[in-house]
Amino acid sequence: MSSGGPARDGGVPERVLLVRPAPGKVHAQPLSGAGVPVRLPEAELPGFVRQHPHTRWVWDDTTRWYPQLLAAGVRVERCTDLRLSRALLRHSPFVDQAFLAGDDAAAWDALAPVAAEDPALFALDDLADRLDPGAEHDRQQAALAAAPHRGRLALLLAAESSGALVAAEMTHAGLPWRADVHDRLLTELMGPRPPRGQRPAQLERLVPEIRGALGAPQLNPDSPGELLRALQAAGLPVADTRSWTLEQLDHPGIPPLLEYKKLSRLLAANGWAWLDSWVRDGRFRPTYLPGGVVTGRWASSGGGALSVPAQVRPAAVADAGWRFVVADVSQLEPRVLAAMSGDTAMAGAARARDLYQAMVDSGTVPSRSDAKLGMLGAMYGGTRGESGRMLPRLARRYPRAIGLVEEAARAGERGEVVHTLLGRGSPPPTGAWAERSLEPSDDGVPPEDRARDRRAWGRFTRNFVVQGTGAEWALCWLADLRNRLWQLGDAGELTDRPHLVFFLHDEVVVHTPADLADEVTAAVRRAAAEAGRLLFGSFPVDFPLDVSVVQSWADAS
DNA sequence: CTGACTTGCGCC
DNA sequence: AAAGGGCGCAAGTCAG
Repeated sequence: MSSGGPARDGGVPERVLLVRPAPGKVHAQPLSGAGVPVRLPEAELPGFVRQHPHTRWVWDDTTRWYPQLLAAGVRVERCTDLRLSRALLRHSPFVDQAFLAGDDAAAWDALAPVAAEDPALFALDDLADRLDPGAEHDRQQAALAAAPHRGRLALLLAAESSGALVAAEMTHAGLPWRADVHDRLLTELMGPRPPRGQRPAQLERLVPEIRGALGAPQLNPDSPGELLRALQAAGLPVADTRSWTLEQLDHPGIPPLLEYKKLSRLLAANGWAWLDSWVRDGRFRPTYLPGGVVTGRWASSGGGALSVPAQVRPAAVADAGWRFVVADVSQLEPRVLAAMSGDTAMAGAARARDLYQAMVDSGTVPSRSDAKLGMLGAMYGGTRGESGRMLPRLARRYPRAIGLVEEAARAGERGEVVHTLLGRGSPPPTGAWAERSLEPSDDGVPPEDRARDRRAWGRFTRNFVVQGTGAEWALCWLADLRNRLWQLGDAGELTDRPHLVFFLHDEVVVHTPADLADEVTAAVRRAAAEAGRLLFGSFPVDFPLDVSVVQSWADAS
């Protein structure tokens, strides 16, 4: 195997395409650099990949290759994920779509990631294996070469592929999770774990209290419908049963009901059943889906990794002799907006640790909460109340930044596509709204409905440009950090060295040997600075981090 | 019974 | 004049 590998003659294979020509067989085909094609049994792939540590592996889909390599103890430095790259190119307004046409275009577009527990992973007839990744790679390279802003787009493709590696690695490593700590926490709040189908003692205790106070002896408080009728029958003027609504009321039934809802939520979302389902061998292993959200944010599946409540984070505890380095970016999106719009006045505020306070100090808005509400309104499209009143002041002081989001909103309202800094395109408006929009007069839809839909899409495109570019910053941060962490350990496989165990939009958790925690902290900061340079060059904007070195995730500030 | 939808709530 | 963005998940509800 080694004698016939792409590295023969001492040359370095820069890019190697991996293909499965038949079940259990792999074809490694150099695309650039030295080397010759190699055929090998799939079982020998980990050893082969290990021998070429700096090669960029080009493959159809990271989820179809990397988990097996990680399981065999092999970490990959870089890759090109053709599935994710294609999805980006297919929606980018920078790309001439004619380059991506082909007989199997529809199959490439439909290619879905596989999950580790998915039996299809081991199926012998994965449709992906009938596609020609070499041809697809050629199409993508041609599309990229012809694109305006191809440097930005190339960075985005590299970052997205790198994110796919991080995602697989985090699922492989898992977030350290102490089931015993979690169980103790649940028991202290609601009593010991009850038999299946029964309420824990503290919840059971609250039911008669609620029923008595509302005069509804049969009430099931878990049923929103029953609960709403009972509240109304008790004379309470409510239209829904949300906690926020109930908090406004003064009635003896409300406090026990709110307590019940809080405990009930914890039990349902992160109770014992969650532990049984999602924690194995001391690790919480969600599946991350890079590019799973149209804006470029990741989605996840399995255990609700996008919302691990603060309440249960005490159970996330580093291994003995290890620490968590928890880092999050302060106010990522307004900083990204300042930089991408080239708004030097807002960037000035963004040089302060607290961007919102800086807006107060410059006399732009009266208070920090005005600044925050105003900016959130500008980025989300909320202009009701406080948020809307601040907008004119912000627009006067920060015309380029506010102008950028306003223009994105107007473009969306016109049915146009918008894009992030690196070129990720928003989806075109679809379904009823798009059709109605094109046929404005004779479809019987009231004009006010159409206008409401248009404004809703404008809010989406307004937010898309900021959220999406923020996601690009985070991807670059993650990719650079991943490489720095690998360099910090000098031996062993991924989980023997400092490694990422959690990522959520603007926050990372690194699991590291305690004696490397300070170096990890420095690496996290350097990676953030590098991400800023990659996206915004020398534009003067800072991305300050809050970094904590802790035993438990809950102890992060 | 299953499957699609709604409600409510956690996270950024 | 009025308009907050993006997710996942569990339980209840409803249609077939």
